[in-house]
Formats: sequence, structure tokens, C-alpha cells
Amino acid sequence: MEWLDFSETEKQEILLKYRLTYLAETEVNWCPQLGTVLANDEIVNGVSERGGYPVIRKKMKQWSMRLTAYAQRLLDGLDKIDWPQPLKDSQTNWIGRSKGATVEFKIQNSEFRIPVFTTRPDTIFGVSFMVLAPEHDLVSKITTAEQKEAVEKYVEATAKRSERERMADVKSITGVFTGAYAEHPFTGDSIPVWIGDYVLAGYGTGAVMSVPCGDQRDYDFAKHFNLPIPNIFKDADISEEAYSDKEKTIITNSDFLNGLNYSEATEKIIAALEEKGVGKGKINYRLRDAVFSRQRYWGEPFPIYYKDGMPQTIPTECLPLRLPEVEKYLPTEEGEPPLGRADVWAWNTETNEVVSNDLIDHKTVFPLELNTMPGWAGSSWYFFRYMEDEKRDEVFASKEALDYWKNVDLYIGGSEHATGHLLYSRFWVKFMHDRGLVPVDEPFKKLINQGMILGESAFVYRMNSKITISEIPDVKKFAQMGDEWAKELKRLFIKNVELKANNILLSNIYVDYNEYKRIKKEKDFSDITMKDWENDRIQAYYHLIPENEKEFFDTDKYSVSFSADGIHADVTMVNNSNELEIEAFKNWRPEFKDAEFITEENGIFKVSREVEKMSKSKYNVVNPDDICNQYGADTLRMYEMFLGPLEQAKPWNTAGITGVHGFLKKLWKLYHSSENESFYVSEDSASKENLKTLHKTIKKVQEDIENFSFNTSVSSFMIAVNELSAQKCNSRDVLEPLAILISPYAPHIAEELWQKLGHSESISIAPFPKFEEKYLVESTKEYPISFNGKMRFTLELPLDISKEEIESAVMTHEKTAQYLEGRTPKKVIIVPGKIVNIVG
RNA sequence: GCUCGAGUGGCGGAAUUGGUAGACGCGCUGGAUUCAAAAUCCAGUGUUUUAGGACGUGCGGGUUCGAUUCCCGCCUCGAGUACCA
Repeated sequence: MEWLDFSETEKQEILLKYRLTYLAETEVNWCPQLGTVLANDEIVNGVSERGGYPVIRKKMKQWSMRLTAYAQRLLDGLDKIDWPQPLKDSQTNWIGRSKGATVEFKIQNSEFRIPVFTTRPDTIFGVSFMVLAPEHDLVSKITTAEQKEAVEKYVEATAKRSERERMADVKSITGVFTGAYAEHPFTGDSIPVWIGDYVLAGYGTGAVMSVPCGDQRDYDFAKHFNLPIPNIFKDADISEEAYSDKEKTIITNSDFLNGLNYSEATEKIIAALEEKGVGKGKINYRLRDAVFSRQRYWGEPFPIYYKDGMPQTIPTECLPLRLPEVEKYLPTEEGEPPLGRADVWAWNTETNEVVSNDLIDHKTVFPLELNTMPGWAGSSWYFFRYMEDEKRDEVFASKEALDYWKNVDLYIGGSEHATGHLLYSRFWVKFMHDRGLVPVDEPFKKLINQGMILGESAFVYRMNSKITISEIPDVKKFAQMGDEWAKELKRLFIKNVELKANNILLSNIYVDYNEYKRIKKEKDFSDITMKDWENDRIQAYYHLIPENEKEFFDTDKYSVSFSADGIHADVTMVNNSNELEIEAFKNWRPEFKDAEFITEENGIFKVSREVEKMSKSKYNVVNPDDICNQYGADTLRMYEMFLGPLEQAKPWNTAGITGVHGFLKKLWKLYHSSENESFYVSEDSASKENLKTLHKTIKKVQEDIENFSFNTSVSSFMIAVNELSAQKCNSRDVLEPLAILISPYAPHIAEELWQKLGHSESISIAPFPKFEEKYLVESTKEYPISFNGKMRFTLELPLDISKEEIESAVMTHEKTAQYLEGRTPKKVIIVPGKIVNIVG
């Protein structure tokens, strides 16, 4: 009934609170340099992931998506998908489920109640104060007149602190008393209410009940502000730190909870809270709703116009809405997003079309939303689009297509998307599933984190010098100098400061890695004065110093100490033996033009190497094109696979590439075995040996592909080709299937061989060879014979004989007697087909 | 700090449910071929040794006939996360 009386605006306002995507005033991460808000995962160490610009907290009206509504299902769904454990763990942590209770504390002499969330409701009798986040709504309402000034000052100070500062400074404890007291829901005691920035506004209710005896942060706060620390744990020592061991907890000094352990007490107190109507059991999530607006041009425009300030959706049949033309893709002078520059960006509700802004009358023509959607609006579900072919223009994908393809079978991608894209996409697919749009509720069935190929950076070392006054001013002498003393002091001081600031001395001298190690190890280079000049090595530096700077070395007034900083050199200027091309380095950038180099005696200058992410800024990028030109794309592809397991990160090192290249040459030769190395295959049937090699390889490669273990199949191919070459195999029956087996690994060479074998269609559509066990059946086994677990010799025995026969064959063998040295074996372990172990 | 992962020759890395540790490749050594080099081919290559062996999968224990593999404790490195009440 009440609903019908609301105005349209009021109704919309209420509905927004329940919508999946909603407009709300939220505290966002604003990056002034980028002119946009950033999602939590777009911020790394307090600065923007892109560009590294500072990020500040700011309240803005933004579209958000109610990710939190799916928190539990996002957690539960992890059990159903085949993803790496670390990735699941990081999503679990990000969602951050914690079980506990909410408790309401009444503020004395007022109507206000402060709800708190706690994971330890069992410790409620240990509460000795409460702390609110400085941003908490009630702060201004409950603060007493006496405390008003102090509280306001504190709130203002914390608001100014950036996220980064807060993160950097977790040690210092700050807070202010509000003057207000809350009432303990069971004892009725007065509890002082404080504010402090260790309580986060965005988590839980933005307020905590502080139990200093059981929580280290509360404990530290209490110690710092001299607040009482009542002990409610039996036999717990809380003189040094809080006692937070749940398992061993026995509650005491807690009325009806006395003598109970953690789980008993928790159950009982929640029942009591609910009975009293002051609290209830609750599950809380760390996950926050995701901000869905971006102030950029390149993004999907929201199909939203504004009527009386309330968002309205454009009818579905009028979609898609296309980005308007703008002059520049930058924010407007007024700080509006780039779409604020568009002239034709208004919605006519009568004609259902985008019209000129001039026509906005707020009756039938309304302004359109200026924000655009973030990248994950598309990246969360684009793959469904690929499933459809014919009806792409009618629907995003037809039901038939969606039912056939279901979800993505395998996703290979980096773990950096763990708490961003991969979480959003799961969320997105879940709500699409709920709306009946897709048949699945998880986007990616199996996921593999491929290892990153890293770069090997090269470093040269730039000398630094620090000059200090070694002449300690003699106070008495200065006193006698009268006016002169100030001058002298000033001279020393200015010279010192100047040099430190400019650091001109030796600043253009570069040393190699060996010299750098010596500098670090020896003391020669700190506190250098004239007396050191006999040292040859120091001389090498001395002659490079400009004449006008030499005074710092020639007098005892200064002491000079050296150090060296590593700076990146471009890896293209360094050879395989880590030697730098000095001339190339000098010409690389203007500041190195006049650089001086301290080289080894033979003139060689070595760099140091360090494995880092490949990046332009680290000058360690290698271009695969060079490898392709030299060895071909097949070699490059196979070498990448051969380097090691798919999931493992590894530095790009081409040292072993000749091995793979040599293998491909051998493979080629296998098909070119006639005179003058021309193509030849025989139509004769293959030998038993040939077939054994082939089928062994089919089996291994098939298993490897299923396990994504590509490095081991490359080595099986090498073994196969080595064996077949030794067998002089040239049979079509073997060489054809071999070409197919290898075609996913070395597609170009395989395709060419396939053609030479007389096929007109691509090898990529040839059926995978069928493994047949019969070619691998052995009649004998080379048994390892062990004594006390150590293998001593091997013995070939038929596989179809009994344990007893094996034992007698082994025990009568001459070597057995030799290794037993006359002892009688205590026990003989025989595992048929595996091993024989003689104990004794 | 917490969570997760990984430690094997000079190097990249193999090793199925506990069953011959070091496959395969690089590098290195020696040899063949060559006027020479490249390329190719052959042999050797964990350490140590009194040449019988002994020791070897980060370290210390344990289970077992037998452990790179399973269990307990520690060390080192890497990744993620960070006042989450």
C-alpha cells in the first residue's frame, strides 16, 4: 500500500537498493592523473597498476555491481572447477568469508545503537571499549561537546592520509575518545567509545567491540591508551600479548559462559543474543561490490538516461547504443568524462533515438549517462559470443549453440587475473545463468596458469661518491678565529652539501661486475684520502677525475667514499659471455656519450645478469623473430615446449636451442634416406622393432598431451627419432603416423613431410594414430637385483615364470653369492615384473 | 606476519600407484672427417675412491625389504595477501 503512494523517483530510489547493478554514492579509488576510478585489483601497492600514479579515496556517485550477493556461490563454485589451488586460494581469501555474529550496543543517554561484527562473540564479556572507524556515520552524532574538537581534528587528519600512507604506517597507533559510552548488552557496564583508523569503514559495520585480552590489535590499542584489559580466559597469560588461541580457550569471568570452550560458548552466546534481540549469528564477507563505471571513452556506453536525476533504462529493442563522436578522448574541463564532450548524446523517449543535446527538455528528451563500462563488462562473457555462427545478428548466441559448447574447456592464462577478471567472469556467468541466458554457471572448466617467460637483464654499475668533511671543526680554534670561523664553517658546509646534491664526482664512470664485487668486498673505496693514492686501482679512478675536483682527494679535509648502483643495459649490447659492447653502450643514450669505463686488464667489460620480468623498461626484451629467422618457427615452438613444464616460469635462454634444431634435422633425414639425401619411404612392412618404437611414442605422447606435459613429449620424439635412425627405418607404416604425432609440435615440417608422403589434404585433419598394446608386449624383463635396497646387478628373466622360479634363478646366480659374502638372506622380496630385493 | 608453491649433476629438466635416481637436451672432454673451420658422426661425463666400493634428490629425524615420492620438525627461495574485528 505504502508503495503505491511513492512517487516514481522514490520508487526508483528504493529499487536501486536491490538491483544487481546500482547507482550509489560510494567511496572509490580515484586516480587524478588517469582521470578515472580504479577497481581494487587495478591498484598495486597503493598506486595505479597502469602508470604507477597515486590513488586517493573519494566519494563519488558510481555504478556498482552487487558482487557481494554472489559471495557464497562464488566460494561454493570453486569445488566444481579444475583450477590450480593457489588461484582458488587467492579467490577464497579475496572473498574472505568469516563466521561470527552481529551485536548491537546501545549508546547511553541516546537513541543510537552501534552494530558491530565479531568472529569471537564468545569473548563478549571481555569487551572494555569500542572503536569506530573515523568515517563512521555516528561519529559526529555521539561525540560529546568536550571531545568535539579533538575528534574533528582526528577525522580530518585521517581523511587526508592516502591509502598508501595508511598502508606504509601500520605500526603507529592512533585514536581519540568520543566522550560517549555504550552499554554492555549483558552486564550493563559502561563502555567508552573511541575512534581509530585501525578500524576500516568498509569492512563489517565499520565498528568493533574491542576485546583486548583476545585480539592483538585491541590489545595494542588498550596498552597505548591505558584502557583496561580484563582477562576472560582460564589460565591464559596476557601480560605480554593477547591470547588468541581458539582451540585451547576456556572462558571464565563471563557469567553464563564460564567453563565453556570456544565452540560451546559461541553457540550459547548467539542464542542469548537472539533471545535478547540484540544480535544474531552472521556470516561476513571481505568481498566488496565492484565499481562498474569508468570515466574513459573506450568502453561500452550505459543504456541509461536520467529523468529527475534517477536512472532509466533504454528499451532493450533499441540496443545497442553506440559511442558518440567526440573531438578529444579526454575528460572535459569541468572534470566530466569524455562523453561529456559529445554534442549528440541525449535520449528522445518518443522516437527512441539518440538526439542532439540541444533538444534536452527533461520532458521527452533526457541526458544520457556519461560514464562507460569497464573492461570486464566485455571480458567476462565474450566467449559465449564465439559459440554462435549463423544467428550472431539476432542473439548473442543461440540456445543450441550454448547447449552444445557449454563452457570453456580449457583456459590458459596468468594468475594475475585471479581476483579481477576471473572472479568477475564467474560472477557474470552466474547471473546470466540465473536469468536463464546460459546453461552453465561457471565460465572456465579447467584453468592452467602458464609460466611466464622471463628476461635476463644485464647490469652495468655506475659509480657514486659521497664526500664528507673529515676535518672535524675544532671548537676552540673556531672561537679564536672570530668572524672568520663562520666563513670557514660555511665554506665547508656549502661545499659538502653542493657535492652531495650534484654528485658530480665520478658520476660518469662505469665499472663492470667483477669490479663491482671487489668494491663491495673491499674497503678501499670508502674513506679515500690522499694517502690511498699509492694503490694502483685507485689510480685508475683518480686519473678520470676532472682537474677541478681533485682537491677532494688531495687534501685531508674531505673523505670520499664510493659505492656503485646497478643500471640496466640493453641486452642486445651484451654477448653470450656477458661482455658489453662499450661503443654501442656509449651511443645508446646521450647521457652515456662521455662515459668512462673501468674494464678488466684485457679490455673486457662484463655485466651482471639477473632474471626479471621481460619489460621494455628493463631493456631485457628479446625478439623471437631473430630465432625464427635463424632456426625457423618449428624450432622456436618446440624449444619453448622443451624448456620445462608449462606452469613453470623460466628465463628465456637460447643456449640449448641447437639441440632442438638438430633434432628436426634428424627427423628430416629420416624421410630423406636415399642417395644424395632425397626423399624416400619404403612400402615394405615395418619391423617389430620399428613398431615398438612407434607405439611406445604414441602412448607417451598421448599421455603427455592429456597432462599438458609437452616438454616430455619433445624428449620422447628425440628418443624415437634416435632409435628409428639407428634401426634405419624408412617404412611408410611408421613414418606416416610419426609425422602426424609430431604435427602439433612442429606443424610446418610435418605438413611438408605429409605432402611429400603423397597427401593432398592438410596433416592437421589426419586422424591421430591409434596406440596398440600388442607391439609393446615383452616376454622377458631385465630385473634389477637389489641387496638391502641397493641395486647391484640386473638379470634378464622370462615374465611368465612364478615367484619361486624367479627366486631360485636369482639365488643360484653366481653374483648373488658374491654379494651375500656367505650370509644367509633373511628375506627375499619379489615383485614380479618389477624388482627383486634380497635382505640380509 | 599469514596462505600457497618449489628445492634433483656445471645448466634446463626426467623418474606411472613407494621399486634400477639423473631420461632427453645443452655444456664440457677425447676421437673420426677436413688444408682449416662450420656442419656431421662416435665415445665418455653425479661426487669421491685404496677402483672392491663408499656417498648422493635443501637439512635433521621417522615409517618401510626398499623413499626424489609417505609422515614429523627445520632452512632457503618464489608467488599471493596484508590492520578484515
